[in-house]
Amino acid sequence: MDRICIVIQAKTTRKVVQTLGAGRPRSTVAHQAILNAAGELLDKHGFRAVTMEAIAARAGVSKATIYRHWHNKAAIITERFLQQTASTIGFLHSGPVSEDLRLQMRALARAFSGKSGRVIAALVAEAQDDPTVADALLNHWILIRREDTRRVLQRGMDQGELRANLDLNVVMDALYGPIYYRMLVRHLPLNDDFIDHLADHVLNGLLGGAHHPSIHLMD
Amino acid sequence: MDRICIVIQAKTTRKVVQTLGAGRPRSTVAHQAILNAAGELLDKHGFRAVTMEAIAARAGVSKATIYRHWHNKAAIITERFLQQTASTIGFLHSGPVSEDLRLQMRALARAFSGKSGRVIAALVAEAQDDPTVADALLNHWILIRREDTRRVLQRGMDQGELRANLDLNVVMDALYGPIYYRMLVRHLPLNDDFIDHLADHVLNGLLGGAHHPSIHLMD
Amino acid sequence: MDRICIVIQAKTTRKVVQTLGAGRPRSTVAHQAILNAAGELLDKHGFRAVTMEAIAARAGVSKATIYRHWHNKAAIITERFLQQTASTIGFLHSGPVSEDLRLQMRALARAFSGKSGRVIAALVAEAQDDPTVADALLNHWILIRREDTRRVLQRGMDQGELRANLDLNVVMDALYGPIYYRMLVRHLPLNDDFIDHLADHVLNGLLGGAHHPSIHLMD
Amino acid sequence: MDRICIVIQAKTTRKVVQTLGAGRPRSTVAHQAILNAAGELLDKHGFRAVTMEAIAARAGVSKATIYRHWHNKAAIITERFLQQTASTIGFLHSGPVSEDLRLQMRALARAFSGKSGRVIAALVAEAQDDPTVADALLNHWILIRREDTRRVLQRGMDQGELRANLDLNVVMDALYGPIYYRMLVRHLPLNDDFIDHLADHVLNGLLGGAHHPSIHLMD
DNA sequence: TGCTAAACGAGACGGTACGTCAGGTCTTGAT
DNA sequence: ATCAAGACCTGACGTACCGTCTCGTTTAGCA
Repeated sequence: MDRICIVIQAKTTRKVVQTLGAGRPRSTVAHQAILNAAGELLDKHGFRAVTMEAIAARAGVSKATIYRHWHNKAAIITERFLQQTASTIGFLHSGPVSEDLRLQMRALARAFSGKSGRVIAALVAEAQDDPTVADALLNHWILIRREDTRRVLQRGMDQGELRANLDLNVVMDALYGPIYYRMLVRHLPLNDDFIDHLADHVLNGLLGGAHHPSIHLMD
Repeated sequence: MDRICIVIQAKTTRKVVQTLGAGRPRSTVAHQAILNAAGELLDKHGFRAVTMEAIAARAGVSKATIYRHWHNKAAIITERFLQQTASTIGFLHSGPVSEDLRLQMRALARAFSGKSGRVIAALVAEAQDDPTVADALLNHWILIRREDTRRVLQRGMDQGELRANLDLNVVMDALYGPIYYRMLVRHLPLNDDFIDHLADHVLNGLLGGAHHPSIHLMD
Repeated sequence: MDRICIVIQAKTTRKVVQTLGAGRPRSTVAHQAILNAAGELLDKHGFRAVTMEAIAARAGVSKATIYRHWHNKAAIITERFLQQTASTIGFLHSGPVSEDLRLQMRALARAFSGKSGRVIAALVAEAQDDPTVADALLNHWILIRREDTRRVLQRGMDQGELRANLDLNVVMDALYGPIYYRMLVRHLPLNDDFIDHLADHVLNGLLGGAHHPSIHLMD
Repeated sequence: MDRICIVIQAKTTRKVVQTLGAGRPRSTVAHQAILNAAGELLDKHGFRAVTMEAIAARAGVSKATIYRHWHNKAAIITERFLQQTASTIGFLHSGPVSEDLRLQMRALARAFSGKSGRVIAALVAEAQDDPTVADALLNHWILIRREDTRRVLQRGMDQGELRANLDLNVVMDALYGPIYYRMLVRHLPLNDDFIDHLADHVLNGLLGGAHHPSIHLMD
């Protein structure tokens, strides 16, 4: 008997080898119930409450089933996060680069101000301890967004809207680092006003007329 | 008989109500042994290894003594971090503001690249769950540094080296946010080269000659 | 789907609600290992050494498993005691009642002189603090023995060997109370000689020829 | 300098070396406060609540002071028990021996039915673990009472009211063992009615007319 | 009257054990 | 083969008392 093996989501931390042709199939009901349970627990009671036992109880599922679908608590949260957040923060690719950037940064900040902020914060936190989470976060979130952004920035450089000698990795850190910073440290609110000032300050620079432009203006 | 109660370190998370005039005084030897044990565990084996039991065992101290001095694991790490890191990253206040900033950002990046990076990352992570850690981190680290930085920036504005209409909170986020971002996400190295590019890009702005300066240049 | 719930050992302090049809069954190996570990600790090192941690370590079992099977340290000891002692002290039901009693009292005294004495003493001690132990001891040891004894005594009354107007509860206390007394207070040895004298004195009475038999001889 | 050392209560477990001639004398207030605190805790909350910390707190005394006066928790309870119970249960020495015994047994049973029962039960329990308590209990309570009782019984034998060939140790166990038994096991009430039946049954014997008097009637 | 030495309260100290919780794995019978 | 249920071992949690100790403070008798 031939068996067809379908890899569902190849590069993630999720266990995926779904084999057709023998045995009872994985319950998609259970799968989604677990994601929802984890998400609800995180939203309502914080990361501390997201235990495997609590997820299992709330989802009406056994712990073994959870481990059959993911090997990590963080993998669940990652999947949940990607599922509900990824689509909401794309670029418009329709105006001047500076404007595209500003609007997309606003969208990200809005997402981070809501429940997604809790989730991504929890993921960054967990990544400090757990290399698999760090890996998932990096590959399935950070780097994917950065590719998008890099394309926009490259367009800006090609069209002359941006300086020609920019290090795009640094530019992306300069634009998005402050957003993550406010989300994680919570010293000040993460609102549209902040984004607008941030975009202005970084795009236009901080220097006034009295500085020595020759110093450190990289070639 | 009146008793004099001296609050030693008023605003921290550390339990501090040390009362003079009654009872055996807290052992400073035990206190420091605990801090060292926690620090060593964190440095050598990572945050996962920093358990109360391990700290107690390594410090030659009972768990009850630890809880008598701090109510949190994170409070210990916070104190340890502040004790060994705080002094290493001040400003020189000696040259042009842009240069002062750049050098201090380098010092911070270097600290974050070493063991202090592990610690501050662990603290930021813990702060996502634990409001007391968030509080300690904010009040005893973040805001204190920002006051220093704010003075430097103000000097730059006063002397005309920096634009007059900057929002200093946003400026600080733009300068330091990227450093925390790289430290926490670890997508790219946190070296002097990054700092130099970052300082350049933010100070001079990203825009080239073809942009519309009137738009979004805030008044 | 209906589930059949079988209560295995209904009246003891042991947690017993073993449900068929779901979940991994309790490990009888672990159960017995715990009983043996507790018994060995008690026999070799005394009651002080019988800690939950020591039992768990010696049985190669986690503390949580112990608490899953019993809610009390004393419940473990009770079960162990009943398991190994109960069968050794029955009646012969073969001769005159006075003789049956004497032989069974000897058997009890011998059991109490050995390790069982340590155990039952520990249980009586624990029962002073812990109502659940008191309950288990009363229902699974004391009252069960007393039913046996009551039948023997009743036979003696029916056959005229014993006085007809005895209060059997008091008789049992008069016969067995002194045995428990010596076991617990240990002021004098608990040997066959004591049992023989005790049986003689209680059966024949203490009074000599010079007393006034009318007084206090209850009707 | 000569010091006069007075041993206050020579044979008990209490620490007694009170030295006159230097230093602050022991506080009798603290001493009694500790005894009262221990007694109240035992009476109101059971033996479990009688911790050194609770005694110290309730007595308004430091733990060190307690340990300066006694080295055992049980020593405190013993002293408290002897202080308040010992005097209430003497013999009258005024009537027939059987009557004297019966009345004194009633007095003991009454004491054991009240708070003293809790205390003596706790002491017997503690004695199972702690040899020093066993020793104190035996020497300062059990054996002292037994001396009194032995004199009464000897009078009965001398006067012919009791059989001449009794083993008085066994007689005392037969009379008092059942009382301790009911106090400790609590299977049946410890009231005057029980005492009267007990005295009757033991004094007059259990046997009826149909038994073989030659058997086991010791010479 | 002032000295001295022990007792005092307070409470920190190193320990041991407690009972609970979560993690990740394994074992049932049923689907 | 997967499912729900739930037992299993491991290891850490935070707490409670233990008996000892170190403080600064009485407090009595001797000098």
